[in-house]
Amino acid sequence: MVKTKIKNMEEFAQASGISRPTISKFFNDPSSVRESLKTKIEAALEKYDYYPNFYAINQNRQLTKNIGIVVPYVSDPFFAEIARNLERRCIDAGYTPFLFSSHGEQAQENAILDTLRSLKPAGVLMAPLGRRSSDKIKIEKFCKNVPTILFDSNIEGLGAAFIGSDNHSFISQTVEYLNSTGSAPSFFEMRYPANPNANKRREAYLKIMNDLKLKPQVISIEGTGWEFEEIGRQGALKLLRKNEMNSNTILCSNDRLAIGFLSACSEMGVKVGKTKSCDLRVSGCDDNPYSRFTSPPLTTAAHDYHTVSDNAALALFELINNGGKSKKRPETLYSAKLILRDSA
Amino acid sequence: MVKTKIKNMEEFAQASGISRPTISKFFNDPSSVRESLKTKIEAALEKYDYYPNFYAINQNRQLTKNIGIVVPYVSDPFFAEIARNLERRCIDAGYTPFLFSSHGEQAQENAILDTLRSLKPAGVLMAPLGRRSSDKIKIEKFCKNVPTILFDSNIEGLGAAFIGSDNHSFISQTVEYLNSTGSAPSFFEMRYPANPNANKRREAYLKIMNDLKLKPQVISIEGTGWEFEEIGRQGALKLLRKNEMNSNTILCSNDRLAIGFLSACSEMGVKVGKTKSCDLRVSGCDDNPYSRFTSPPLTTAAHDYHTVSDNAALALFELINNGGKSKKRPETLYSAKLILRDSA
DNA sequence: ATATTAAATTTACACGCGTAAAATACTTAA
DNA sequence: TTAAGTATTTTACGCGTGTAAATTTAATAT
Repeated sequence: MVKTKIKNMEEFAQASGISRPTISKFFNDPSSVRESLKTKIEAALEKYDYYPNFYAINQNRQLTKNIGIVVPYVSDPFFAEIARNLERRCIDAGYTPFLFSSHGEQAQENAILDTLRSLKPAGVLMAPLGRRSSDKIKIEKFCKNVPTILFDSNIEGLGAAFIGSDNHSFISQTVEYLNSTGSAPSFFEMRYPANPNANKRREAYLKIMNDLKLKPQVISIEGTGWEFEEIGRQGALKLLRKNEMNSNTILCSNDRLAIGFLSACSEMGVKVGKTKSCDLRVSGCDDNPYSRFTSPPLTTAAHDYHTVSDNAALALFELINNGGKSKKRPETLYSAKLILRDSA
Repeated sequence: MVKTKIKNMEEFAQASGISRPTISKFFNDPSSVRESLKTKIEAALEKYDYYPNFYAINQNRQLTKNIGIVVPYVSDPFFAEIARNLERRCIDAGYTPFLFSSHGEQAQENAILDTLRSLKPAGVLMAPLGRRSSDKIKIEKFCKNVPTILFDSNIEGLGAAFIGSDNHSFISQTVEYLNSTGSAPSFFEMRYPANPNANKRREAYLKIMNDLKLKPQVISIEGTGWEFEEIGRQGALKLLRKNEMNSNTILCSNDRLAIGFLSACSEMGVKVGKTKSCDLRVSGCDDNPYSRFTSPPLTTAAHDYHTVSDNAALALFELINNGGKSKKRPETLYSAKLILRDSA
């Protein structure tokens, strides 16, 4: 059956024998029209080929049904998974998510903010790159105009709320576990990390080690960009060759570095695990989707992806329902769940 | 410095002392106005706080500068990486990419098509789920209205072009290599694969084995959804326990299954590699970003991510420049590059 | 300096829908 | 049946920009 092509809502209204304002109301909220008309409109939609014009709709709506999602790097499995979860929540709540990746670049993040501002979204869920302070001004200004919830990486005072993970708990649980089952870990990180959580994790490591009256060792490796596995691998190769570790236990700042570390160990014939015959214990942070498939499977501190996604989305929906205004700026931090696998 | 807030282009035109149509022309293409005015406008943009309204702009443009990118599942590292590359190309070419993930669901893919139709993009780059034939009708209709290039997974006759990989070359190169360096492989796949390329790969495997006058063995494992690693791991565990393989060499339909397979081997104490002391050789398909970090690193047939992305994007740009019309429907298939690592 | 050409301005309309106000039709309950 | 209340229709305007046509201004060539 070839459906009759319909140009606009006016034509569709005439074809279906219903007034245009009612059709408009229907598209805004199908339950806002009488049941009899609803079925009539739905029947007409089956019959005719009409798609409302996205631009015309949103130009005049005081509040669009679009939600912006911004992640620093879409190819990072952690952010891909978070983005996937957030999109689901938005869709299920009747919003249309628009996913943007900053590609690890400040300029791109700024461009996205401009695009988003222009998109007049009902709200935005944003994981900022959060490196330079000059960006803070841009984001600050953006948050004043658009209801925004920050997640993953906090920027003091910006947005209506922050949902993230308690980096301290990630590190403390892991260090305590490692220390009680063997030697305390050295901390393996990028010297210039792409993600600001890395700094909090280092600080947490130093604090815990100090609390436990243990001597910390921070191993900072070179490398920039978002290819963390390769950076971790190169760093680990160097480290293993020089043999400069104070400990036979390594805590990596994140799982992607750990995956690279494990790869280097495998290459160098270093046996990783917690049994006696092993040379090294390696653990990570994040519970990256790939961490359970490494060899040996990676012991790590897990984000609760679902809880973080759910609550970030819910916080945004609430913010939207309150007209984008909020008194407080709650910061919700979720604790890690230690996932014991075979690597440590 | 607090910039003066500007409501619309009219106000901005007055504030900067330039006529509105010229401002409009500038935003459309900055190089289309005289240098002196260009600098004047740019100076005004610095001074005043004006952002063109996305909806008003696109409502009247005959051709928007938006490009839709649709992938089946954004958390799949292959698609995440392809999406990242495609976004880059679009941005560099002056377009605004809008990335959508079908979340592995046909209903979602259909919803995206509706959203996209409504977004009136200049063009769309789409990797379809491509399972059911009923969807074909929806996509077919969409392609008639929107300039669309298909990639990764072909649907006969749809879209203005198809850019993908030559599944046959992926399999043939690998089988020939494996056969010449050891025993010919058994083929490890999902019984009901989420991605249609899997079927082509099985067919290619059967053909090559036949050509080489070898006895094929297809091992089809259960499991649905997009958690391929876990499906591969479970399937491999069963397989290894039953010990039903005809060969000590395994060719996995894709790297994600292979990663799961390697994980199972590690768990079962099966030593994977090509040296004499190893029990099994395992190889994959795709060169997933994680494949070089497995233990042992995975031998696989690689997509050329950059070439595929570049050419899909270029094909779309050309299509757009030709007014969305094309005579032929070229199908470009790129051959695999065999990546020899330690797993096989 | 004048003619020619290119660019900018003025004016005006269009795009497709949201939305408000007033008038009308329908539904529901007494 | 009637009145009250609710939903729908009619009418009309506004949103912020693209874009076309005619006119004016500026740049370039002669």
